[in-house]
Amino acid sequence: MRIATWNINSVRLRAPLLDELDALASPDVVCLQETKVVDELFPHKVLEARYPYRHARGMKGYNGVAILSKIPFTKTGGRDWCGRQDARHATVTFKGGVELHNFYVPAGGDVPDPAANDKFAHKLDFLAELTDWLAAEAKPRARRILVGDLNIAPLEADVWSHKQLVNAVSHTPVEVEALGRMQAAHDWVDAVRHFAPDEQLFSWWSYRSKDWRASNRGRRLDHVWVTPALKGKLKGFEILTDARDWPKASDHVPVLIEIHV
DNA sequence: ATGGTTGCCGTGCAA
Repeated sequence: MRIATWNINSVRLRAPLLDELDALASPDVVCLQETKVVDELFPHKVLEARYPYRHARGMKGYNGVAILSKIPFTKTGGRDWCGRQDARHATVTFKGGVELHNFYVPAGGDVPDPAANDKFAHKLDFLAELTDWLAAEAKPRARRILVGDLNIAPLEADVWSHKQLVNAVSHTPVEVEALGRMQAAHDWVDAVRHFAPDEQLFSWWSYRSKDWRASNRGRRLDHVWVTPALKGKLKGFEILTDARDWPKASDHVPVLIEIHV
């Protein structure tokens, strides 16, 4: 099974790019974030030929997640977090029992101080609530995959400059520690770092750059995690860096893993 | 230290 996660930054605007993604990497499952559309207006028609199975949870203008699949799933769902109905979680279960969770973690604004910045406080609250939930759900033999835009680049090799970003939201110690607790809550394996533990890897480059490739000030914000029961089934990963140059590109690029399930 | 761009909508806000 080939699974892609991609912050598409408006699924209506960029639905045609899903054809590019299919031609280049032929994922069986695509998990999207920032779809920015209510479920009634989700572009099912243009996607149904390629992805017959779809599960979307969206809202108007902001956030929104979706799972597109060539492989049938039996169960669909998604929770609300921090008492908000803001469409940051979608989940499906495939025949055979593998559970897939797609998250869009709050970005957290600009100021990394929860007392001064409500959006940063929300991000930390979201991670803490998610951590508690994962710990409660954890089972030793569970076959689960967690993907999404987690909006945190935890390792030094996940950012273009650890020194210059250590106080920037997405790479601060308080966020990295929170993500570490979340990962420990279900003993998650970082599927990309499983194959490339030290290599500098990015999945996002800001729009606010004249030449993203030349400056290469990227961050790895998009992640794929699997439970220990699936660790031995991982076959490889791919980051579609060239997608950052597609016409009308998203600021994130697709991250893929291949897993034998 | 500042400002740089994009998408949602039709204004600022979130990223």
